[in-house]
Amino acid sequence: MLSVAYSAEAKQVAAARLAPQPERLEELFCSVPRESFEAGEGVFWEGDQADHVFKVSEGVLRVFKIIADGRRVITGFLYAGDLVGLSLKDRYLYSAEAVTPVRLRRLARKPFQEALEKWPDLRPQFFARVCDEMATAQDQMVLLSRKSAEERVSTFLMLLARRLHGCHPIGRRIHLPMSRLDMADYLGLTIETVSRTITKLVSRGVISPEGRHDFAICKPGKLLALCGDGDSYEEAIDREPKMRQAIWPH
Amino acid sequence: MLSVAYSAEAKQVAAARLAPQPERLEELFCSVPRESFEAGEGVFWEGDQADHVFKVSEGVLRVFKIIADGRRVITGFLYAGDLVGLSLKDRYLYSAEAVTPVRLRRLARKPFQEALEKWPDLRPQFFARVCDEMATAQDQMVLLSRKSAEERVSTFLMLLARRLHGCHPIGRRIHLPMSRLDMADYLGLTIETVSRTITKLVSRGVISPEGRHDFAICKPGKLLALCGDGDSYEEAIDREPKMRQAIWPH
DNA sequence: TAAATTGTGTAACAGGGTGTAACAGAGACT
DNA sequence: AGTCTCTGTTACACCCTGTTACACAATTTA
Repeated sequence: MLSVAYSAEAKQVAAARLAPQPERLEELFCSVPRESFEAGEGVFWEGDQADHVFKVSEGVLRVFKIIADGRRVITGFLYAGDLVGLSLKDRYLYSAEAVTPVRLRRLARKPFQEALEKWPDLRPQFFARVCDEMATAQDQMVLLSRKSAEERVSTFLMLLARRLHGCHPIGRRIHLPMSRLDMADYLGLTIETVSRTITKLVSRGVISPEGRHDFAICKPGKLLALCGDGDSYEEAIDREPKMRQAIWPH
Repeated sequence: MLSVAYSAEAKQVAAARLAPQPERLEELFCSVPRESFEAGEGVFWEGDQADHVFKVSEGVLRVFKIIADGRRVITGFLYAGDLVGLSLKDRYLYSAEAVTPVRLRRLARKPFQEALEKWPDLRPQFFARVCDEMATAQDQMVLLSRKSAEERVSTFLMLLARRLHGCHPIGRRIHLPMSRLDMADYLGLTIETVSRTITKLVSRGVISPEGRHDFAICKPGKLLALCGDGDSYEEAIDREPKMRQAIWPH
């Protein structure tokens, strides 16, 4: 069994080396067969030797950390096209599990790094991915640090709406593949609060349920305003005064 | 004035190019003169064109984001030796201000990137820095998402204790250069809660105040336990039951 | 020196979110 | 169809944290 794994890896390295120069980072993963994971199955665990990077080709993944008394924090959900395991030292920083049935391609760290050495054009792409991850993490810190339950849920819905429909003309329908518990652990809330908040949004006519995991966005503008990001200043001042007074650094 | 800036930049580029191969990333900054900032002064702002990377050589910096109604989130404090502005696209993700009087060296993005291209040995160092930043961000997400006020403050104190005294034999004295408001905006709390929590830690004899910005750690073990990280499982089970039941993923 | 300003500590109160529980709905299985 | 299991919803009391208010200390200004 060991030898099989070994030769498979050697083959991967060879394939990555011999392949013509790829234009896009994703192409590195093309030569590798896809693996399948059932919903709930683990892909790797925090603290594992970080031997591989992954590309999700189908389904949704959750990455999370757990502290000793069982509290869980989901640091992100990953969709088709996303790369996993980029920013790490020798051990994974978090665990990864399939939310839905998942298909992904796995590439050993070594050929991945060699490819980056060999083809400089890939490096900016790689760096951009890592930076996106960082930007996302910081937005999440803002959400967890200073947003109310309603703002958190709204932000989450808006995020999915944008992700599913390529940004601009925000998609009117969203699908939530994950459970309420997953949402709660991502948003730093409890399932009950998530549930209550969704109910509130529904009763206000901002969204409308179409089954448990699907919603239609009835009032995208209202939902955007509820996110608390306040892209425009006008948006911010004519909202009802919230629980916290403005604190400007001086 | 423009021409002066121009020639200074050109000089920088030349210096970086001509310098002998540096062994360490920090050495790239040696050729640049140091700039000084007063306490409270801004270094750059979120959304600015990200033209430079910085190395702190003295003092403490805070990096933060602000959402439109004035809520502020401090995403990190940076000390001497830290690099700022590494993980970014073309615009800064956050603002940076001096907490104390600060001296830092500024390097234009272009020569920095060229150095990374030219000397491959620097790339792993650079990547390690970015990954550290990412790891720190994720720990912060855990703190903001699932930790109580007491755990947050304890974690913060422990962080500073480790930072000041190179990790292992945890320093017995810590200095907090930032205001309570800074701490609050970093920990996702209010100044009153920070104040209350510190008072509680003092009254329990875990720490003892030595002026407003200095503390002695009287019971490092206790403080570590209060962090809620539970490095050991034993540590976790014999703590008094906390407000939240264990939630294990299944 | 006194007054104003800034930062911090303390206390009382209130509110948003949580913990617990019971209930409802949607499959899965016999 | 009926039962079981799992997930999600709703209700209510409670509690941690936020809000508000005031007092105090350190520093700056007049």
